[in-house]
Amino acid sequence: MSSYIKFCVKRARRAQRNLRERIIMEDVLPSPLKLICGLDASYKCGQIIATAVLLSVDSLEVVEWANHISKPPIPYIPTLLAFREAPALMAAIRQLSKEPDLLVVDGHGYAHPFRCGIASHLGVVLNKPSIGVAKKILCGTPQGSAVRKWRPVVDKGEIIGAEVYTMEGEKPIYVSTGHRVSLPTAVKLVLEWVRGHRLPEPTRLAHHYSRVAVKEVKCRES
DNA sequence: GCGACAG
DNA sequence: ATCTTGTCGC
Repeated sequence: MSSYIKFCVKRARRAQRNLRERIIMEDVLPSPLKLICGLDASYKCGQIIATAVLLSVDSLEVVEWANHISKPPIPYIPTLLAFREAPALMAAIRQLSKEPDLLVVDGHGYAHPFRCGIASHLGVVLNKPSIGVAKKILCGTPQGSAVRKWRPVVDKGEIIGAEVYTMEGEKPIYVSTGHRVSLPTAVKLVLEWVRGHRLPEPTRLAHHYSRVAVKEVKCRES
């Protein structure tokens, strides 16, 4: 009853090509930003726990959060993460009582082999400014040495994202445009949202609440 | 053909 | 991402 049509990689690729054409790489976002939304997902017993956390930009404090538990529609396939997690994340966002100005997604945006990672996917589908924050590179190579805590990641001669050193003594993170946010702005904002941890607050807190929710989930037999 | 591969 | 005990380090 959960899925009415079989997942088709070719169709998914076609969808990614279409979404990719709609990505806006320039800054088209509210100023000032008031509410931002951190997004992350965890898994337990074959279920996905999608978490959306609303933060006030001024204080970086949690305004509210929501979880949505469901069965993942497809297995994890590198480069097709959005088709596994985006539906659940959108359901979690819908449960929020206020609308965020911008999404901070756990995963890449433009820094994707086909330039359409989950952050861009969500941003375009929801027509919402978005930024991708990943812990590992999916494609591309960091170039040069870091200036002001970051250096570009280049793929096929194109700057697709940034390697960002958010904390001394810790591994860098990877930031890219999702939708309606330029790369320099994305990096600037992410650095503003770091509070003593490797991950910026929206992503870190989304991961935290998702982990809390995971512990509540009880596995069943059969 | 082979290896790599966000979460 | 998850499965997993103790363990090394800030």
